[in-house]
Amino acid sequence: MPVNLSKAHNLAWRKFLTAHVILLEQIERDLAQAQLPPLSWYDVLFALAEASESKLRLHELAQAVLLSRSNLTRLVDRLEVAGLIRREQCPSDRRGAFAAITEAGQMMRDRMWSVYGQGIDNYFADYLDIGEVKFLIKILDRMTKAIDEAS
Amino acid sequence: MPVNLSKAHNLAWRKFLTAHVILLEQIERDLAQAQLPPLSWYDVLFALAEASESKLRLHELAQAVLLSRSNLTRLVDRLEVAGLIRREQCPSDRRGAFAAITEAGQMMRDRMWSVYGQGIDNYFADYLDIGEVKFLIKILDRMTKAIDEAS
DNA sequence: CTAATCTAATTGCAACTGCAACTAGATTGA
DNA sequence: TCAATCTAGTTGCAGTTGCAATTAGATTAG
Repeated sequence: MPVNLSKAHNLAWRKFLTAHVILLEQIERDLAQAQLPPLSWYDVLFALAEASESKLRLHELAQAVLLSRSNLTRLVDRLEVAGLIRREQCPSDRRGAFAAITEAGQMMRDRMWSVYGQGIDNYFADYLDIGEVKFLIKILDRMTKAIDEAS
Repeated sequence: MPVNLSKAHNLAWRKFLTAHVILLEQIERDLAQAQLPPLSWYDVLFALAEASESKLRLHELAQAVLLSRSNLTRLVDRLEVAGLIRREQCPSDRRGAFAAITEAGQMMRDRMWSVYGQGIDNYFADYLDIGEVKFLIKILDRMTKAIDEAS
């Protein structure tokens, strides 16, 4: 089966991967330098803070942060040990657990956001005017929707 | 320090991260299903095949695949054990080593490309016309260049 | 010349990941 | 009702990563 990518499409793909690595490494460095935990912690804190009642079932959280369940279990373990979230029993399903963000978690989320948001600005948003942003959203949506629907 | 991202910029950033996860997971699944090694192996094989004389010093290779040195050492170990590349002594610097792609490595690269290239087509390139591709390349370049220059 | 410094690659270790197996509770249908 | 199936979450394990320390060879300045 021959593959008929244009050179330009191919190049765009490689730049997509490269940009992702470069931007994330830079942001992780910024967080580490500010003595803050890694980005994955922020994703959890963000998802929980957004959720109604500031809590989510673990499988919903896994979905929200695009992590496999087993990884989520252990990520949640770490955040719980750090006191940033707490597990709660689900009353209607005795297998189930909620993760709920704590006060300390809220504070950590804010602290991380001041670094992370700054990073998004400096390394990403500053290079895009509003028209470009909308365009980017449109094409990224197309791709993810297509895969979602296929599976 | 307040962060003044527009909602849209913020959304674009999250979609960028999401798209990356979704696309890469799908491609890795496709490779695994075809009994092929992970994408990181392809990156090495690709970089070596492109290089003059089909070989690179390890630090150049690390640079090319955007991997830390220690990780590269072990990635190269695995590929060497699999017979896809081979280490060669550098004559001019006795600390140095080359990684060179083997015949088997060339064949593996081709086999992987038939799956990988297909994936890039199906999940990425098919959703972009040539104008969009050029636009994407332009903005991704802007971002990575900016970080490179800063460091 | 040679001591201090730098660079290439590797190693040890602790943390993190993915996958498959497992436990426990819910759901379904004959 | 109760066995078969499904879903939620966890755990074991092997493989991978990142970081710091290490080894060995190159480079530089006095």
